[in-house]
Amino acid sequence: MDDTQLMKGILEGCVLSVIARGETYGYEILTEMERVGFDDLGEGTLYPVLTRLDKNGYISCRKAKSPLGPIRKYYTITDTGRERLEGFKKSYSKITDSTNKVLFGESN
Amino acid sequence: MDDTQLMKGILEGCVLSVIARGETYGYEILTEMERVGFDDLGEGTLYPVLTRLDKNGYISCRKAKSPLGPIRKYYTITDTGRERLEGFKKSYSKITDSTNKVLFGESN
DNA sequence: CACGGCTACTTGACAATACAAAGTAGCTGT
DNA sequence: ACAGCTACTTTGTATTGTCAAGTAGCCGTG
Repeated sequence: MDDTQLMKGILEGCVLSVIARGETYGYEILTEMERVGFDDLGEGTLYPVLTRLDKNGYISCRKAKSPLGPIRKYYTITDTGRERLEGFKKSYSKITDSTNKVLFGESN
Repeated sequence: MDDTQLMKGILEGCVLSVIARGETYGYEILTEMERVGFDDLGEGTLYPVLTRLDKNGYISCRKAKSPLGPIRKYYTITDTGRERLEGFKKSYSKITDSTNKVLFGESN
């Protein structure tokens, strides 16, 4: 069941939403994403998303040592990021509303 | 609000779902998609989807004259297409479940 | 009868992005 | 010393939506 295309764009919003709950780092986000159902999310998929979010100014970064392994990069959401997240939620809701109509019947 | 990435993969499932309701053609699908909320769906976006669905064996094609304009290409869903649609619905539901958790809170 | 407007499909170039695979590297316990 | 976990990076690839422009048949109006 490799509907990888369905992940496009969704990932960015989800990751941003996780970071919005409080400062966190890549590996932790990865486990959180897995917990809610994004099972086979690889590191090579997540980390580029973080880089992009940072580059776009939606999150800011701070490095700190880990007690368990190599250096962690902690991310915090920015004001621009919060705006972006709100916009994303709107777009997402609109599209899923339309999609649900088409896939599962009218209901409006 | 150009979250074009969110359309990836969704479009294929939606178009397939519309065709599953009965034989139809491109331009009609376009207006139907607009009706349910996919506003700015261009022709250059839809028609390649149809070509791909056809090439993958999910739909079959038949040409017929139009009383209003140039030749129409009527599409019907195939058995393979129905299987694909079911698989798509499952993938879609799973991903949106996870996404809703992350975006709008737990509820599990 | 030319022309705008609608129907209807095609094509080419382009930009995003998820993913797999491989690599680097620190820490812990055996 | 080595396996296994944590943690981040990089390169390459395929898929797909979108824009823009083009082709073409049909209709009604001036």
